[in-house]
Amino acid sequence: MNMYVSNLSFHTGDDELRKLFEQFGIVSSAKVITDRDTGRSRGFGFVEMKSDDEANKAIKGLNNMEVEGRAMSVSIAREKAPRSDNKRW
DNA sequence: TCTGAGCGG
Repeated sequence: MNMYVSNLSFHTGDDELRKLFEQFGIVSSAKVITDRDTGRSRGFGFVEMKSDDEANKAIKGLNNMEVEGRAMSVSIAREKAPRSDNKRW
């Protein structure tokens, strides 16, 4: 289950994100998307969990959860864009 | 350092 996490604090990192979701189950990958040009956080990220059941629990438990002063929102991620395409959606 | 809707490379 791939999840999209938005409204993150700009100083929330991958590890913080991972810890939050690990409270609900096994996290296979967690990353905050950083701006490729500046290297700073873009304020959103992606978390992938093996178990769909645990992922749904994590969404329930973490959606609108206040962290670092911001209420982050968690939802099911869309399909990834093709890497070779430079489409901006 | 800076910002506040967004779906990554």
